[in-house]
Amino acid sequence: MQQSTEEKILAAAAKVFMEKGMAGARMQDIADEAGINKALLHYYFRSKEKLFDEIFKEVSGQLLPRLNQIIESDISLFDKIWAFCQEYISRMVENPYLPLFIVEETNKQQGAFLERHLGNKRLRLDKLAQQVQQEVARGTIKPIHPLELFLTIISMCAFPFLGKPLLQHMSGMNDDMFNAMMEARKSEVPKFIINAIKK
Amino acid sequence: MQQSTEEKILAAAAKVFMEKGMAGARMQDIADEAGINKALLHYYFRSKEKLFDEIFKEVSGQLLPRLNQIIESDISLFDKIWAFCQEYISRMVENPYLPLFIVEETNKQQGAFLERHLGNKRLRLDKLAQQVQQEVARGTIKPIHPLELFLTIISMCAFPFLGKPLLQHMSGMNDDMFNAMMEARKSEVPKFIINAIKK
DNA sequence: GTCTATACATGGATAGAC
DNA sequence: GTCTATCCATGTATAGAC
Repeated sequence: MQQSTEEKILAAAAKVFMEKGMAGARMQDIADEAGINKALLHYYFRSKEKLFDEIFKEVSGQLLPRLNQIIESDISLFDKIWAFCQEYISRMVENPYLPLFIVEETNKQQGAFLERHLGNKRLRLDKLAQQVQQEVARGTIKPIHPLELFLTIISMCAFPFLGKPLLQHMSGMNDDMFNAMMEARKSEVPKFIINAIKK
Repeated sequence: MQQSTEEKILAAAAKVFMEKGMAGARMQDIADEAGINKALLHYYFRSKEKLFDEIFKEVSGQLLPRLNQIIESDISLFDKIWAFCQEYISRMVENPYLPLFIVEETNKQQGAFLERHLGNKRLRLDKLAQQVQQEVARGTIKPIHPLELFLTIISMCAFPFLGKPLLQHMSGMNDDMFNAMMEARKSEVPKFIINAIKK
């Protein structure tokens, strides 16, 4: 193991917060998961909110850089769409709670929450936007607003994880079938999008 | 007003549960919103869980029939995609909390929750699937699994509401701009999808 | 640092008067 | 039906021994 108490707490908190959300998570759950008691949680992190902030910062801080790296790279627009879908879906398959966690907390937390956590760490779409405009001017793709394209890409990649229970209920697919579908979507989604925008 | 106490409670509960979710909602919040006290909530509905179930049943029971009506209608596949996006996005603009509410609770509630509430009320995709296969056979659209097509449609319609806070943070758009974008997406989404699948 | 015990507040639920 | 008062369990947080 060789894991410090602080690390154990952070790992346990990440698991519990991601499964149950800030409102549904109990400090007792986290203590149990970490194999310690509640008092020790407050010793390391003063309050539930502080602990939650730590987890949210860590989680969002891991995801965004990887996506930025792709979005800002020098590859062609189509390759970029392809790489983004691959990377995004792969991350979510590894951690299926992530999309709901991010979506739920960004919607529920109050006021300046996003500013506090992501203030400097927003996705940098400038380069992507530039490429889109270039390709439009060159006549290789139909006119489209870069932000709309980005929204569509992320919608197709992320939503299936959010709608998974409903989808499974509707179609009777089990977890293996779902994962197989998402594996296929790593290439189906970019193909679909490129078909939609190319001239 | 002319609203019975039970109706006031249901309206208040719907508002509070949709904003805060089952875990985050407080009976006190609902009582305040309804202008009554907690005891009366328990008089009408025995427990928080029963009240929640009532709301979830009502909400999901209103949405699905409207969507089924479109999905099972006799119009052409392309018209159907068009009508579905129009109707779905319109519903969500009216009630922006709905997507998160459904997604959150279907993910968080335990075990047979979906069976209990939607057991008989699932979306009926048979007709849509038939049409897709016909068009594929006819050579008018590229081969695509009907369920995948449906998943893509609903992803593009629903996700923007879920990712709204992140999107606004990233792009600096305000609520009016967001609503204008969704208004435009009522036609942009079906156009995009049809472009992607048509031969 | 880690534990047990406990304080203090909140939330769901009930009792009983009106 | 509707209210006030209250019970009881749970949840966050702290005190203090080791």
